Amino acid sequence: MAKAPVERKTRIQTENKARILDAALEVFSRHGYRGATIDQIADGAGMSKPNLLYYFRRKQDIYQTLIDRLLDTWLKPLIELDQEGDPLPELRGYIRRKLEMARDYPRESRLFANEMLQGAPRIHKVLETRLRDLVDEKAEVISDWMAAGRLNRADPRHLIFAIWSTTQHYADFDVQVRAVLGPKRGGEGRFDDAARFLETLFLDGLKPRDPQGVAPQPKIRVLGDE
Amino acid sequence: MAKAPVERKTRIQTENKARILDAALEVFSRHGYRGATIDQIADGAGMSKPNLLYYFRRKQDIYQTLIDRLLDTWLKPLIELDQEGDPLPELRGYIRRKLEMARDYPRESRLFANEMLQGAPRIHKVLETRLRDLVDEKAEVISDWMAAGRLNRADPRHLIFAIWSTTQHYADFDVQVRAVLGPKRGGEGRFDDAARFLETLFLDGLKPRDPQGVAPQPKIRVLGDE
DNA sequence: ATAGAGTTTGATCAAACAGTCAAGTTTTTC
DNA sequence: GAAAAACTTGACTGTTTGATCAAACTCTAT
Repeated sequence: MAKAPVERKTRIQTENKARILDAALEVFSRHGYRGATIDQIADGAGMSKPNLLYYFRRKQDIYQTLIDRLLDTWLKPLIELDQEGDPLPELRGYIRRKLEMARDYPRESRLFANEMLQGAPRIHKVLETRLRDLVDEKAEVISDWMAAGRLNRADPRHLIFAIWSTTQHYADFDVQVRAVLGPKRGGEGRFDDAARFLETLFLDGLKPRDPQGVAPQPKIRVLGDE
Repeated sequence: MAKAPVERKTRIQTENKARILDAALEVFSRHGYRGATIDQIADGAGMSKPNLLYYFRRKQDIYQTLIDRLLDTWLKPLIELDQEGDPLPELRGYIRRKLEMARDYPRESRLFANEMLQGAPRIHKVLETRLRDLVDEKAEVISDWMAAGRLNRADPRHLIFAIWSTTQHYADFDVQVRAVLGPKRGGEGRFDDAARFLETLFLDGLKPRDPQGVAPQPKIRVLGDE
C-alpha cells in the first residue's frame, strides 16, 4: 500500500525530493503559485505525477517547503551587517552580498518576488515579526552610524529597501535588463557593471563633489497630489 | 445570434469593457497570466462569464489589451526627461514621477512586474526595440551631462535601472514595505518618506560631505566568484 | 534469496477551467 | 412602436488540473 514516507530518509527519498524542489523552484518562480502546475513540476523533475505526489502530498507542501527554506537564505546577508565594522565597507559588503545572490540565485529571488506580488499570503506573519525585528535592529545600527557622522543622514529603513530593490532588480527583471543593455553590455559583465554603479550611487550620489556649473538646488518638495 | 462587437462602440460596450479591464487588472496583477481565471475577472466585473467573453473572446485578448495600454503609460515619465533642463532637477522630477506612478497605479506596476518575472514572453520584442531605443537616447543625455561635469560619473543605464527598481519597489513589494515599516511609519506618509530618502540617495549618496572620522575607503573590487 | 519496506505508475475521479451556443432580453434606430 | 442591432445568460463541451488508489515493481537488510 502506498504510504507517505515518514521519518527515515532513504537515499532515493533525498535525491527525488531535491529533484522535485529544484524543478518546482523553476516553475513557481516563473508562474507563481496559482500559475504553476504539478504536471509541469513532475515533468521538470523527470517523474510521473503520482510519483511526485508520493513525496509531497499536496502542491502547497512543495511551495511551502521552498518558501520556508528561502527565508533563511534571504535574511542572511542583512544579518551579517556588523555594527562593529566601518559603515561604508559594511554597506558595500551588504550590497555585494545581495547582488551576488541575485546573480547566483535568480530563481529564489523571483519566487520571493512572486510571493510579494500576490500580497505575501503565506509569509505575511513572518514579515511582520522576524523580518521587521531584524530590520528594526539593523536600522538602529545604521542610525547610530549616521548620528556619529560616519554616514550621511538618510532614512535607514528606506535605505535597506533601496538596497533590496536595486540588487534584486537584476534577478527579477533580468529579461528587461538584458533587453535594454543589448548583446554588448548585457553579457556576463553586467553584474560587475552593476556592482560598480551601485557603489557609486550609494556611496557618492549623483551630485558632483567638485561642482563646475551646477544649477542651484531647488528647495526640497515631497510628492504632490498631481 | 451572438456576434462579436465590431467597429462601432456603444455606450454599454465602453462601460463594460472598462469594467472588465479594471477587474482583469486586479486579478492579473496579483496572480499573473496563468494564475488568473476568467471566472475571477467576470466575478470582479459583476457579470457572467459568457457575457465577459462577448466583449473579449479570449483570456489572452484581455491580457494583451492591458499590456498594450500599460507600455505607453510606463514609458511616459522617462520620455519627459528633458535634455535642455538642469540635470539634478530633471532627475529629481523623473524619480518623483515614477514614485507617483507607484503610488497611484500599483496594479499596473505589479502587472508589469509579473510579466517580467515570467520572462516577458509577450513584450520581449518591444523591450528590445522601443524600450532599448528610448533608454539609449536618454542614457546619451545623461552621459552628456556627466561629461560636462554637471553630474557625478556613473553608468547611465544602470542609473535608470536603479530609479526604476527603487520606485517600483513601493508598488510591487508594498506588503513587505508596510510590514517592515509597521503601523506608525507605514501609513500614507510612507511615500513622502520614500521621496525624501530617494532624493538624498540619488543626489547626495551616503558618504558624508564633511567627513568626521570616516574610515579610509578600500580600493574598489567588483563581484567575486565566492 | 527472500521478506518486507520503499518506490513507481496506469487508471481514474471530481473540480476547475477556457470557451461555445442557442435562446432569451434590452437597447437603439428609424 | 416595430424591426434590427446589441446585449445577456443557462446549459453545455472538451480539456486541464490536483489528488487518489490499488497493483506492480525495486531496493535493502538479513
